[in-house]
Amino acid sequence: MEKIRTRFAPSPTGFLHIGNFRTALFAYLIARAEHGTLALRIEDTDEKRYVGEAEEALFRILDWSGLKFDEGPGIGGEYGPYVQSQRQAIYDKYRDEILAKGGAYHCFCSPERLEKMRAEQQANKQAPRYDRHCRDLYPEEVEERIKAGEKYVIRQKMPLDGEVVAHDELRGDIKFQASELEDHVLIKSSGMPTYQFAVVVDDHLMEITHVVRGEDWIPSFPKNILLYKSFGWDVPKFVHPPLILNKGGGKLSKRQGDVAVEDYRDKGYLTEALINFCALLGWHPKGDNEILTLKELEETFDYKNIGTSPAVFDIDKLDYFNGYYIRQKPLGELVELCRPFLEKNLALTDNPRKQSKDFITKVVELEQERLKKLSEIGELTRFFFVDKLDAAKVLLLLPWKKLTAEQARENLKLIVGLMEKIPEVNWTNDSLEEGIMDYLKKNELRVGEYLWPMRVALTGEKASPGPFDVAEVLGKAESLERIKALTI
RNA sequence: GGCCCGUUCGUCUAAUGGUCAGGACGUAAGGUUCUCAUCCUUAAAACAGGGGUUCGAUUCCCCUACGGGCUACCA
Repeated sequence: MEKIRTRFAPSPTGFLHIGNFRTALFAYLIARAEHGTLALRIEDTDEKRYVGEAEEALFRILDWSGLKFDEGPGIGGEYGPYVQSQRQAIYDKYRDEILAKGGAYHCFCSPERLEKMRAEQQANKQAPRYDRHCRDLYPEEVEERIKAGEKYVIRQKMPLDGEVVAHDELRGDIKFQASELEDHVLIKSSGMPTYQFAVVVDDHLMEITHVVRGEDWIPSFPKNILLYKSFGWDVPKFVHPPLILNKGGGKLSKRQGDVAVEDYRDKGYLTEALINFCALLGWHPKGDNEILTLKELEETFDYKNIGTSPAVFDIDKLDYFNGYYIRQKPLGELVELCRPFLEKNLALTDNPRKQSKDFITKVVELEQERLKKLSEIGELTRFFFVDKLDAAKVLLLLPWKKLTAEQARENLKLIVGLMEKIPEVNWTNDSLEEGIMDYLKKNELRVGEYLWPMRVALTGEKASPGPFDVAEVLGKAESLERIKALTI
């Protein structure tokens, strides 16, 4: 069987679009599922758009994502260079070849003429399309004008009639009328290739067997096929995953919020969650289990199961996956992941104990099952780090059901008494719970009327981990101090 | 406008020429020694519409509607 080779070919725009990331994931999975090869290729032929640092940023976020490439810039491989701006000599060679084979022609039309042409076409309600003005120039004329220094582009010569059948692995045959196809530009006047030319040449030269790219490329699909044929090359398989839509149903774009993988990383989403979630956007596993790690995906992925209808990006489900993977994280790793989000809290205190790894670990442990995003850890654990709670806020939260603030404060006195009996060395969640719960039950007291004020006194929050957990982490001295502040 | 792609619960999606149309997220209700969260149980929730083909269509075909994409010397 033919060995599968796929590639991910982003252009460095400064950030990694989540849709592109999903495409990369699919390309990765298609290769891995068959023990094939995945290459990374940088498509930087757009001089206007090129941003120097964008490439570095791309490598960084790709690295974060956990997707590993077998070939690419900085990785190596036998099909390099993997950056299109370094392949100019190759494009020059194939430009000459396609010209010689009659699959393309020189076009000397000025941008002004093209613009005027389009305006007229639109005024006449025609489809704006190059009028093939230069398609049939005599070779002598072409040569002369080139010699004279006229600027020109190279355009692809489309058949005038007939049908082009493009086979998509997901959708089957897609038919296009050749007459609908435009003689689009292959080589710009700068000499650099357009995407349409570079992809075909590169995918062929790099021996890509499965071209994976978004559905938005289907309109140019027949042109690509024609180019392969003009060169006399075999056409690889094409897989066009459906687009990812925003909540409103439109294409996911920068304006509607977070489309960059970097944004999700910065908000505290885990790569595991992002990968699992994105894989399920348009693809589904065989069974009912939707929780799948990259490794499991590699084992079960079958691109034939990729759907064809666009998928709406549902942040709630992403959050669910993220919470799930956060809960699964070994505590040590989670602490490191949370650290950047804890900086502000750490700055709230001078207490070295509260800045210790031990303390931070305990704090994170208590919030682990409550976290949906790592970024929430700061707000959620702030009360642990402050030296004094906001007294007014605590007082406001003290009443519980029919219990008044006054009664709550009375109840707290009892709690203080019980807490004081527990020796420092035995100051744990378990012994606190034992000491307090046993007493409350024995005396048939309402648990909530004691635990609610206790927890509020310790945290100043209406939602938080349980009072015994918090007390243990805070330590005997500070716990008593916080509660006594209300009983005086 | 033209060309192309698509249409199953709110969302991601299964299944099938004859099923109570399944799962997940979300939502609602309940349970789990205070809150939140976790976990568990239960519930509501879908085959876009119209024609065919067929004994029978959600499933196959056609049309319509709706949604989306493309329409650059951008990718």
